Amino acid sequence: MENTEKTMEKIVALCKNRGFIFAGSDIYGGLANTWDYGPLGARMKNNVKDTWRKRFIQERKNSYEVDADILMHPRVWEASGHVASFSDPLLDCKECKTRHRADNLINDFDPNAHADGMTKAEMFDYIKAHAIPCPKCGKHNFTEIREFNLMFQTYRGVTNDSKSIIYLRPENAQGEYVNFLNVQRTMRAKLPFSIGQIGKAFRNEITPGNFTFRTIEFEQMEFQTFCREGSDAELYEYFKAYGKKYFEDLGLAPEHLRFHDHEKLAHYAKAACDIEFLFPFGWGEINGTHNRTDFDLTRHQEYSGVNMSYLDPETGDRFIPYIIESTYGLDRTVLALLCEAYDEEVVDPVKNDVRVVLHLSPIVAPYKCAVLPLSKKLSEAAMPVYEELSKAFMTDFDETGSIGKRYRREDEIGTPYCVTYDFDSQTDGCVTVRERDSMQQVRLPIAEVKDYIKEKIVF
RNA sequence: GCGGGUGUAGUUCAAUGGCAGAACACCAGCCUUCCAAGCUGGAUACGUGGGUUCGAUUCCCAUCACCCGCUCCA
Repeated sequence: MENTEKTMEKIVALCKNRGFIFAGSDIYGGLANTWDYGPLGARMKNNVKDTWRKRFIQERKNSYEVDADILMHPRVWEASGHVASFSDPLLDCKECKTRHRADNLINDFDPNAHADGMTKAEMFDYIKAHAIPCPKCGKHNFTEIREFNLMFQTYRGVTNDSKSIIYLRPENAQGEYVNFLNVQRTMRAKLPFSIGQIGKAFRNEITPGNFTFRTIEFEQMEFQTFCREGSDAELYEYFKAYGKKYFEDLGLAPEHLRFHDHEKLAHYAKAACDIEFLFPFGWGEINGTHNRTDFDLTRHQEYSGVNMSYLDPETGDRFIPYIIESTYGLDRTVLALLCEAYDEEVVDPVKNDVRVVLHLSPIVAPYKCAVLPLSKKLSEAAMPVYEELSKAFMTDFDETGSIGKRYRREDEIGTPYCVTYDFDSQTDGCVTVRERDSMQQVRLPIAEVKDYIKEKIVF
């Protein structure tokens, strides 16, 4: 009997074999925690982006999309707090080889020591002077403290002097914040309004992998809502629910989704909640909603010298808006959809015949349909059907192997409909449309197939 | 980044200090004509770089990647 358990190993193998996701820089042996999307993965990713744009920009009044640069003025990251707090002082125990954060060691040893205010050297001296033991093995034999900055750095210009350091953005939100005034003015926007953005961010993390779940370069779909203090709590709850509904509409099962409130908050946040999905490796964050208060705009006002306040035209008062941030991990959403959809069906227990099916929603499936001539002799006659359908949506064409084998191939990549052109098609002008999940077939006039499938891909 | 393990076709696995083999998958042809595995043929691999050796996929070193554990993930 085959083991039909859903594992990351199988999903990674399918992604690699069928052109969804490849190892980054594959021919050079790969580069850790980088992944390249193949033809089907890129299609899927774009489909997810399209649905997000529809839900968050198109269907929402007072929502505006921007496309800010990845490279931003270094002062942005000082204002945001990332330069100061986006790095950890780490040291290793030479005895038991475990790694610890120096500030945590000190704070656990003496909560009144205020390790947060210490320099690297001061922390090292403090640990040495008090002979703080390793929490794991109890011995005192540490390496030096090393600073691990999570922001990627590069240099502007040709010289590598420290004055020209610029960072690859570790989050996209600042691109929306620095454009708050531009968008407000040009769109004549009134509070509350939102700025959304889809784009890449970079974090130089030591990662444990889990495929594309945690990577050093990743794409996020972000939504920042600017509002008056006092309406922030309601909007925070609203966007948590709105986000969960979005994931359900994409095809993630409600029982595989849950909210997870943060107890430990980031330097900017008043409240934070994740939406988590049950991956084969456990629950993992796919969305984060944060109440960032007026922290960011206040800081930008302070660092840039530009007045970031909003003049309420009705009341006439001026204030710095609160921000509710809701961030959707694009790569994680695609991974969640793949994990949710992956299935192995035992077609015939006697023959050990197992069918691998991706039960993807037609909305996110890379191909909406595949045109399959029943025999190679029909390829030429079936080609116009392919040409017509591919004007409306992504369509595959496969003439190789038996018809059953081709159905299996399409099942494996999540194609919801197979259009089979047979010997009767030439005379009756009809084709057989086979549905992936049910394996049911209907016979339709060729001219009606396009609308039949189009109806199923409305989001 | 630390400790341990593993690297041979797309995948799963063999063998070998002296021409690297199979199954599945893939491609072509035949057969078939609506749900994989029939026949014939074909392409494709020793992660990378050094070293030892007459000769290295095999032994040694380094490096890269993957897996497990730790750490990290404001």
